Amino acid sequence: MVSIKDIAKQAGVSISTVSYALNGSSKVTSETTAKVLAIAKELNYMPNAAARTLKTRETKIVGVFLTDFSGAFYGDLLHGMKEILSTKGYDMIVCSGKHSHRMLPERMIDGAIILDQTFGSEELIRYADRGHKLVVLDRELTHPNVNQVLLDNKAGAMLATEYLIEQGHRTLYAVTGPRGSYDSKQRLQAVVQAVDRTTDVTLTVIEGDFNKKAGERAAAKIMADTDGGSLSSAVFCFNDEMAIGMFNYLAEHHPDVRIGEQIHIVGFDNIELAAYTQPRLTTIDYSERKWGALAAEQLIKLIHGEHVDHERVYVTLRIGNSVGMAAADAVQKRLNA
Amino acid sequence: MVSIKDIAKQAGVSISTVSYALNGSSKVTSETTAKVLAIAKELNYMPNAAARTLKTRETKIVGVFLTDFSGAFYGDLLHGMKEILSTKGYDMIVCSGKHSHRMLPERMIDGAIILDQTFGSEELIRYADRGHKLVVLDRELTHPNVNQVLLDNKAGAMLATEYLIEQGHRTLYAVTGPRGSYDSKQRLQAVVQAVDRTTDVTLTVIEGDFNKKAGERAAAKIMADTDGGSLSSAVFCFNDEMAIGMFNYLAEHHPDVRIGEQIHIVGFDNIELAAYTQPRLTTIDYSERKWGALAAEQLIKLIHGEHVDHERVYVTLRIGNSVGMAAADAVQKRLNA
DNA sequence: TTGTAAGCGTTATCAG
DNA sequence: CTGATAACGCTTACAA
Repeated sequence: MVSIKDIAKQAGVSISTVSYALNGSSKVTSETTAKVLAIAKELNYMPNAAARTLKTRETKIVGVFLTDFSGAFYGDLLHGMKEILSTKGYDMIVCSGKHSHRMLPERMIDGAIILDQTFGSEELIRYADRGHKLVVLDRELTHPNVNQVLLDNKAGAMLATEYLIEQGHRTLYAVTGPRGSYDSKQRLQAVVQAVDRTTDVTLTVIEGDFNKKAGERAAAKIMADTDGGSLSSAVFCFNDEMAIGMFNYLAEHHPDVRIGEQIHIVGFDNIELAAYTQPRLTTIDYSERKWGALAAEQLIKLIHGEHVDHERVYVTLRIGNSVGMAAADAVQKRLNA
Repeated sequence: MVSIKDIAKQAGVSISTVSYALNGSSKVTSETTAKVLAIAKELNYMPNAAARTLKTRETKIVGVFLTDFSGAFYGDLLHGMKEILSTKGYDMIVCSGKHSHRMLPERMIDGAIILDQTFGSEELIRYADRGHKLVVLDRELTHPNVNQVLLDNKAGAMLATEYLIEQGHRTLYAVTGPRGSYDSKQRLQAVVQAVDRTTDVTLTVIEGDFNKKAGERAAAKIMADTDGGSLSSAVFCFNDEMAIGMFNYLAEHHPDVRIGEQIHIVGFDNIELAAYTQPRLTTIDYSERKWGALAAEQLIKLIHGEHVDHERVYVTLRIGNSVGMAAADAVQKRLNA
């Protein structure tokens, strides 16, 4: 391996001069710098990250941790992050799996963005206590070294639930995420709150896990409850993936039940697939890209020692065709016409 | 930062004893080891990756480089890799963007899997010459430090083209990937070969770029060519994304043209979305997971200095409903019935 | 079984 | 402006 020592020897200068020259310091004449640079190139010199990091105690890399790489791999989210990070001179690596957590305490990264159930909150607090900078996207965590950039789950769930109620639905189902999910808890809380404001609405909560299969299971249960769809129902799936599972199940096992007529479905996330369902899924939309960009900005500020307040990502209702008016209301409307 | 020095002081032993103890060497009594471990835990000791790497010259991390993070395309691929790597004691990081290339020459990773157009082949060869271990998934590259794990593009394109011809189509279109793409070149070559075997087939090549937009543009061009779909045509899009762009364009601008009747479409990749198109897209299928697993295995062998031969990932034709028989053949069949 | 010491490739502090 | 030199935290001969 060719090191600055080799360059120094070749150039007939000391290693410190080489180091200065390579880092573009003004302490060296432009001639010496030029010579050093030329020799460096000639020798095919490449700096050694480990050595530099050992000395400077920073890597200029931030880590993004995801629960897994499956499904919608958060493309736009990562895009948004990378964009910001690269303008700030940082590189980004994406990691997944409990084993990779070591990157943080072993100081291979200068900070981390967490969207990863496999991190326990106590674990994160330990890291924060050690001085590591974190931005969390999937939980509440109060610590001087941690910043939160969370989805406005409550607003989203409120929008979805109110929309269903406005459309005249009174038999509501909520299909949740996994038990530990912060997002799911928030959403459920808002749903309950919205339902409590209306007297004649009944809400049934079905535990899901954010995967398609859970949507299928929930659909089966609802079909059983509603006499194969002859009693109308309205379902708020806490993410689009489960909503799509529900679509799939219905298409396969109850081809006669029409979504948007006998059963009404709202999702959350507005993933790409949502635009291709038949009928188009009504869902909660937000900009993944902005979310990522915001998280990256906050992390950089934290790393630079600036103070930052927690941030929120706003959401909107994206109306499709998977929700229609409740039967009675539809009749009413026809009569009025 | 607490280092082995601090532990040594606390334990009243030397730093080398600490190092041995931490690494579970049998050169130290179990008592000393126990004491050291206890103190390490008490002091909240964490090894410093940079220091270890500087000394051992390995990081136990491999990098996976992707052109970008868009689409859900690489989920299973990454999964397949991670599975293998973690059983071999390696961590995996996913990188994207020209800037992150430095991870390799600066030795922050022990090897890399490349599926990334932003790497030039000369660049990769330079790295390989320096001794870095690589597995390439998107090009041919012959070098002792490089292994190829490529899709069987020719077989896939052959399957697709032959299928179209078998269905009686004689006016074929091929929508390619970007000019530099190895996969695209391979596929085109096979298409031409298949077409050349049949006398009365006309092939028109439309340059695309693997994105949805290109599919839309190609659809517009084909509609213009075929008098708004009144002349039947069969299209082989070199990936599903473009095929879906084509679906979208037709749905919007030519709702009367029926896919699988007036226009026939085959894709490549069998992405998740392909199962949700109306009608179901006929496409070329392969296991992303196996592809990833294979690539990871090859890389580990390369890192361990074992010899490996290039590998191929096999593909199959996944028949959907986006291709029907050519009009004349369909008439023929009706007559026969 | 444990300690001493060299060295991995940098950066950065001092003198000159 | 340039050169010695001391870290950074760890591994690993070699010595005791």
